[in-house]
Amino acid sequence: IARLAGVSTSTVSRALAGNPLIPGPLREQIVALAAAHGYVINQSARSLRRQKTDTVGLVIPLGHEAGQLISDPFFLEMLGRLSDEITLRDHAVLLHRVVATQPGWLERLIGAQRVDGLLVIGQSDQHQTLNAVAEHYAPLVVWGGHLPDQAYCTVGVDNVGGARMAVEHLIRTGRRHIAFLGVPQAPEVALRQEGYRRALSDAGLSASEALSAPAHFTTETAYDAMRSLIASGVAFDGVFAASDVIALAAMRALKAAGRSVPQDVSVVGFDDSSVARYGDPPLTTVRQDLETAARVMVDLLFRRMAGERTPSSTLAPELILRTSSSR
Amino acid sequence: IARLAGVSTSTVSRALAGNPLIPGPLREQIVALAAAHGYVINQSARSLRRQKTDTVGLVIPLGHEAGQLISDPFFLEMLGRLSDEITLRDHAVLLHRVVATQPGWLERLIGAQRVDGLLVIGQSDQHQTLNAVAEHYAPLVVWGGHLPDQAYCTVGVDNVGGARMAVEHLIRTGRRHIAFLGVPQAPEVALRQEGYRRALSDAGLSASEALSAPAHFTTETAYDAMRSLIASGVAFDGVFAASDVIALAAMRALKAAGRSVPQDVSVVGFDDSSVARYGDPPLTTVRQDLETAARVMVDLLFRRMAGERTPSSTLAPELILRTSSSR
DNA sequence: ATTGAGCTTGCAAACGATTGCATAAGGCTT
DNA sequence: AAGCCTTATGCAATCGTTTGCAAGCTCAAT
Repeated sequence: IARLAGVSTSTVSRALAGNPLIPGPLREQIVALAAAHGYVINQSARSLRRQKTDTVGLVIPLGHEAGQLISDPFFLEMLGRLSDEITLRDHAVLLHRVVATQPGWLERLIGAQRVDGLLVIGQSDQHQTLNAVAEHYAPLVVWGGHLPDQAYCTVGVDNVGGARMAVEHLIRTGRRHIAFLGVPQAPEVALRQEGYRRALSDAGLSASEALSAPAHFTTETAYDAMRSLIASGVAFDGVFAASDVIALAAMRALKAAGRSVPQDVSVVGFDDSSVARYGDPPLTTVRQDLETAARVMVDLLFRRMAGERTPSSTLAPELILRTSSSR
Repeated sequence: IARLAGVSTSTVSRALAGNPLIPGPLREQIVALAAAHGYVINQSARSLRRQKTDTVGLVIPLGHEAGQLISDPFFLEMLGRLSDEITLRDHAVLLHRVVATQPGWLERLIGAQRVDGLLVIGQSDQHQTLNAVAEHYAPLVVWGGHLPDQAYCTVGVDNVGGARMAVEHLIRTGRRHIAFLGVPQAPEVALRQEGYRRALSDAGLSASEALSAPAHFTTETAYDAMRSLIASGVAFDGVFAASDVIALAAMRALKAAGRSVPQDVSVVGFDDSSVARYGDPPLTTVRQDLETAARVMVDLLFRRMAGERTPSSTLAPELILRTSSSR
């Protein structure tokens, strides 16, 4: 290697590490020489020796949406903001889309020692797995819902509270028969459904089973779910969807069935992702501040990587009023 | 390590690698033991020894959009499909968002030897850099426009042809004053603008400079660009946007200014990303088949990693007619 | 019984960095 | 001039695998 500088590898290593043991002039000379020869430290060797990879794993578990391509803008924004935060801390990002969820996938990810910490976006249906792993693996932060028996560290918005805000808004504007769109396998969705139920029962309204339709985070299933709900003949004048993508698809289905939004049916989504503003009509939704979320997640992760035991964090949601719901 | 099996590390290594030198029964026994003890091969050491990382780098250069968060659904879909293809081939994905584009970023990425190959999504304004690196680094495939003097391997849609289809469609439906929205720093956009110009001149129409407005791939700049074009007082009855996101923002700006789409102004986008269908009105656009694109890119990359010298590949675009342009 | 072929397995040398320890060189003090 | 402290540098071990080579073993053929 670069011992054309006339010194030993130790000296070069120290110089490139900015070690103050090496006198300034020599250090600069070595750095310049390395740059001139296009020398770059081999990361595999470095990681092996240091037992640190300076890499964070970003995991998107696809347990309950197996085989489906994620096309939710929520993910892109989350991904982008997280990787920005990680890059800012001079770490690399290893992306994992865990599709076929065989048992032991998380353990294998950790065991390979390619990453110093793990960020999991969404619990999917892997709550048990996460709990089990958290027992002996600390540098793990999960985006998702806060569950009563959870042993791992989560960051997430108050899903129950956010859902309540949405549904209470619908009730306040005179809606009485409110449908829910989403699949409760994912804890976040289950919590949103819980908030939906509570808001209804607090208002003395009933949450009929017939008013819940299973819609995944994809346009297609959401559209179909809305359509079959319409076809079922149940009367409703409001829809609370578990995500903006679902809400937008639902609005299309409603329009196709000749119902106008918000006159006939008010629709409220969740996320306030970029598409919400451009809906037809623009979508009333529950905002999750992903900029803050990403910062908090990465911050907690790095503190955990440093050995600290951090608690979970819950962020406050905010209701954004647009025209898909009548005032 | 797992030499509790009573054998040497060599034997264990070979057994786990499925080496036929090790007799079947013993091999299975060792594999079972490793699984039981949760033993996983250390990837750093493995990479160091094999001089292969089984990892592909996914690069998103942000040269001309510095500091902006990418929120274009095009990227998410591309990202998802590429990582699916890569995962399918048992490789990991290292994600790089190259924000501040200091010189030498690509060289450093390659030099660190953390990846066996590189996939670059979009040339941005880094054409020269890519060309220089391609001289001595083969496993590199770039998504983007095909340029005359390029030394690297690209996969991309025929941007000129796609743009022509779009603009010819506008002309065919009676539009005469057609505006272009996009920043030509990115070669893909420049090529689309080129197609736009050619379609106009072929039809005997002029491509006035006043009809081009610089819009980046973000909603905000696109909205502003459209607004200032309207404010400038230039007359136009058609808009060809360099992306769907730009087109959607433009439609919002038009609506805000009291112009109806498609009655007053026809709008055509590019990408056919998921949001195009849900525009108000649904957006006529030029479709890029990202499923095929991703497969081709990854296929070419793996062939290049295997030493083959592959040529670039151009995919055929398709015009998708929706209601944002009159028939 | 000797020999060679074939099979199984272990030794030890890499891979390319980092780092504790030791040593060499220089400068001071006395 | 001798001893000691400080500063600068190199030696060599180490991280956890993979793999060429060689050694040990079994078995059958001569």
